[in-house]
Amino acid sequence: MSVKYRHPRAALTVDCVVFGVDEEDLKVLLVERGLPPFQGSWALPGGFVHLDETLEAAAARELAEETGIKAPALEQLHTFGGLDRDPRERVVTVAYFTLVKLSDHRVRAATDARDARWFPIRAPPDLAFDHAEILAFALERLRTRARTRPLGFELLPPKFTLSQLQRVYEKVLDRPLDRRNFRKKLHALELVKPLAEMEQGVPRRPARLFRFDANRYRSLEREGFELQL
Amino acid sequence: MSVKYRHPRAALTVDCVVFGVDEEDLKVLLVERGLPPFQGSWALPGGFVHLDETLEAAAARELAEETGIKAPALEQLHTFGGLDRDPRERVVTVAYFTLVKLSDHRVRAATDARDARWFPIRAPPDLAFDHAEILAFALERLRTRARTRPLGFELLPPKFTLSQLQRVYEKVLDRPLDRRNFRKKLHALELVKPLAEMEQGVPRRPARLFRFDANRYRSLEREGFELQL
DNA sequence: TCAAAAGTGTTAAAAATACACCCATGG
DNA sequence: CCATGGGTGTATTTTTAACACTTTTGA
Repeated sequence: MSVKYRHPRAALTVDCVVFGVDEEDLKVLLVERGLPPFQGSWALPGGFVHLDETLEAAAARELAEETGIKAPALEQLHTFGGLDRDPRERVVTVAYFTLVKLSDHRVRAATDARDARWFPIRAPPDLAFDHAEILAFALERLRTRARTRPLGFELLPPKFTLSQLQRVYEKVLDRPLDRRNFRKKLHALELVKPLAEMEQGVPRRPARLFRFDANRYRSLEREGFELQL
Repeated sequence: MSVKYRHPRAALTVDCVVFGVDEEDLKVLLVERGLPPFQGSWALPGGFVHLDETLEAAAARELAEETGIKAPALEQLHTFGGLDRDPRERVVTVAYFTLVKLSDHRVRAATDARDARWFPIRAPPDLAFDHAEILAFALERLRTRARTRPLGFELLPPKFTLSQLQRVYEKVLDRPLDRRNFRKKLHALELVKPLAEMEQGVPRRPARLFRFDANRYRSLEREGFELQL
């Protein structure tokens, strides 16, 4: 017995909120739409879910297709099902979000995206559909997540200085942190390990390099730790 | 220009995880399926989303239809989109959850539910589809939520004693709390207000009755408070 | 008078915060 | 020798946790 197509169905899409951090800003990745509706507007990368792929796979595929980014670990954010989100018809979208090293990713637009670019979170362009609402939701979640999981894994190169890590947190939380207390708390978690290596060729005292301890991370994850900054 | 029906589409459903607390236990509301698949199995109340209703409205409608409960404030939990969730075809479900006063709600089964009953969270029956996974997800969220929002609003009558409130938290968090510290923290939030009234006809010293201060709740909500028990 | 839960403060430990000076390097 | 950010510890305050006895009622 099948219930297929007894009624018209909502379309199902996925959208991705991809955050990155560089020296200046917390940024979000957007694409310029090449097709109607909202042709020429900026929007979150995303598209229709295929019948034979999971939601997460769909999000990863669309992100790769439209921006060239192979994202690790997309995390589900929320599902948006307002009646008039899309002027064409009823479309329900499952939003995902992730963090990437901005420097790693030369974005390149493709398929139905005319362009793909990073925008500072402080000054995003007008967005298509209800994507401004989705972005706001994601930003709030990102800030909560900063307390629940380490951010640097995704956002920094394998070897980094504590100041770089602190800057990441300051960009995300949008407030300054005390250097000594930041280090104290970080070391208490034993989440980062000092390397023998130092920074090279900087016009000041070179900083020690650290790396994340992935094992320690996993065991902290199990316990459900909290990093109160 | 329309893209309607160019491709087969996944079906979209909603499912509701409804928690209640009574003197003995934290409980969850389940329905016995009257139709295949999983006919005769217990499952979360839920069903197909109509084209002209929001996801939340669909969840509220299905819950009312199948169990007779008019739930306040359903909160979106997560969207489950595994490929083989439903043996018939691809079905994506948006899960919601809420809390209700168990005593208020005489459940009555209807439409395609053969029966509707409360089950203690410690001993749920085998569940249809991937509903065991959804329930586990909801339970974890409930416990997180206990720290972020007051629970008693939904779970207790308008006038209640502090011991009743403490029992709710103990059931939800599944651990004992210190009575004096519990009261201290609660009063610090100024979330409950003492009434002139006392309990009546109990075979022991009668307890003072309290009520929630809804205004205070709203202002705490804005600030983003945390109730660490 | 007994049983059962209500009510109530203090102390000790832990965690969070505020804060200032010397150091190493490249230019 | 200067400018720049790197590195480090302590004192104070705040928060959390542990803990026991007296009271009121109905039976």
